[in-house]
Amino acid sequence: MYDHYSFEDAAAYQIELAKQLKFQPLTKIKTIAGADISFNKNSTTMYAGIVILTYPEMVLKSFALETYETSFPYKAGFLGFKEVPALLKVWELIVDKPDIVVLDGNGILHPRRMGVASHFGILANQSTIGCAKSLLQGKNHQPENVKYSTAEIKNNAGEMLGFALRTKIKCESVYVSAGHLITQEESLDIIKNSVGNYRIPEPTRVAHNIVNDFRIGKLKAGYHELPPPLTLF
DNA sequence: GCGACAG
DNA sequence: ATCTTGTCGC
Repeated sequence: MYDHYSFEDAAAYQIELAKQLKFQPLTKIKTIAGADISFNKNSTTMYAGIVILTYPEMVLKSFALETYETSFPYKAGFLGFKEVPALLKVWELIVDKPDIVVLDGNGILHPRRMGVASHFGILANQSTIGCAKSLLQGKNHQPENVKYSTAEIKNNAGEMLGFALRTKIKCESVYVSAGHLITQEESLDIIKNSVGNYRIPEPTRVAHNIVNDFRIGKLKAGYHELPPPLTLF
């Protein structure tokens, strides 16, 4: 889909997509998804997966897996061109779309406000949040060493583009930013509510696990629904 | 020119 | 991102 784009074309396209971004409140969230990609080094086959969990319980409800071929290389600032096509393909398999999708990467915390989460959000017309494991842009001021403490991330122009969030004591923060159809504050609140006992919030943590199992053959392509948890009384 | 640089 | 064993700290 983007294999013939030069980085120059890609940057111009990102600037156009960014004009379509909308930031508005999202309410009544009942399901949250995590999306991720896995691949073998030097291979053009991408193993894409999206998991859907209940919110805020974080109980796995369903997931979809699919492969996609792409030769677009990884380059800081252009992650969306490598991952979004594969994610859009697996997105089609999902029967009950989630209220919000969390991507492994940035939203507007990006040089052209078009990180992978914003990119996917625009093309899928879906609310998204970016949650990255390391910083791409901005000054890195780590919040205090207390779970859930935060620090704003601003660029050189002084624009508040996201938050560093301490999800686990003594671990580096994760970096949260709005993707599309969500506000910055709500993005941070939702990610806080999605944290379990690990540094990586449940949506992307579970997504990372299943795409890896998919890549090594332990799981197969398609849409999978899990048996509903039994309830007493 | 130099350094930084999501996954 | 993936490749990899042991190992340091709580």
